[in-house]
Amino acid sequence: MLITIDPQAKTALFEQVTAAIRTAVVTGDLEPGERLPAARELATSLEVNMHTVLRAYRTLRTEGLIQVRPGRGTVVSAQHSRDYQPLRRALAELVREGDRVGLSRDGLADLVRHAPGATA
Amino acid sequence: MLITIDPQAKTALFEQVTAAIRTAVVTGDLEPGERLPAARELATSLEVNMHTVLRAYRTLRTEGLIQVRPGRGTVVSAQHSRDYQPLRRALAELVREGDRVGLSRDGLADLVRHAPGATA
DNA sequence: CAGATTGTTCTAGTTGCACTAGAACATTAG
DNA sequence: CTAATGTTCTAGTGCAACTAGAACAATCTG
Repeated sequence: MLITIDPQAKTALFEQVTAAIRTAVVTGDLEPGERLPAARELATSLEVNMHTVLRAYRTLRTEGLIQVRPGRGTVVSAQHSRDYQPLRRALAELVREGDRVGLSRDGLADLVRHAPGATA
Repeated sequence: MLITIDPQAKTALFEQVTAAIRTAVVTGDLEPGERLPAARELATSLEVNMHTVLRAYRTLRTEGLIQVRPGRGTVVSAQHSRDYQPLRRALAELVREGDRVGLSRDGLADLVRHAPGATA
């Protein structure tokens, strides 16, 4: 798995880690059951504090994307072997439309974050 | 125009204001040429500092959604009388898919924020 | 021109969160 | 038992958001 983060970016470090893994799961780069690097290990390779990685893991666990257990490590949830294809298509479509009308990624993201619906 | 913000929310105040107006423009609740409340005025009604509102206006101006000039006030850009229909459809579709696989709004928003594409 | 309105800019202080750091602990695998 | 891994706790640092007040510039109206 390839994760790169930018310490200079405006987005928080833990959010970058979270987003990278989430994207990998949605795109299928990370398969269900696949094991993620140990927190300390990933932290070292990213030159980041362990707590930052753990926060990312915690966030993803809350979302149900990964399963985390002391001593055993962290793996991609099997229940999430869902079909992400429609989601990916919708995502691509939204990004395309956003570009067309000139909205930035942040603007688009904001639009999604505050969008009405089931999860609200 | 109706804007409400939640001081207790985790999202920044200026971002809430920004998102509310952006959404209003995209949904057509705010029409091109329509005038926004004066910064001081809106700040008072939202019980927020003027600078917070001004930051939201500045952000939206950068996105090209509104036009801002001293003495004249703030209006929705006419150039942005674009067709937002496809964008709205894509947005609704993404939210629907996100709910289906159990992704939160924040998770979805993150996915969009870090999505590849033209604007990158 | 004079005055009112509105956005711009500047300074300054407070608060909360992200991040870092180190350590002790619980759980699991071998 | 030992090693590996996530959990929890304490603590300190830095930065961004927010607030507050004031002076300034541009525009419109009378």
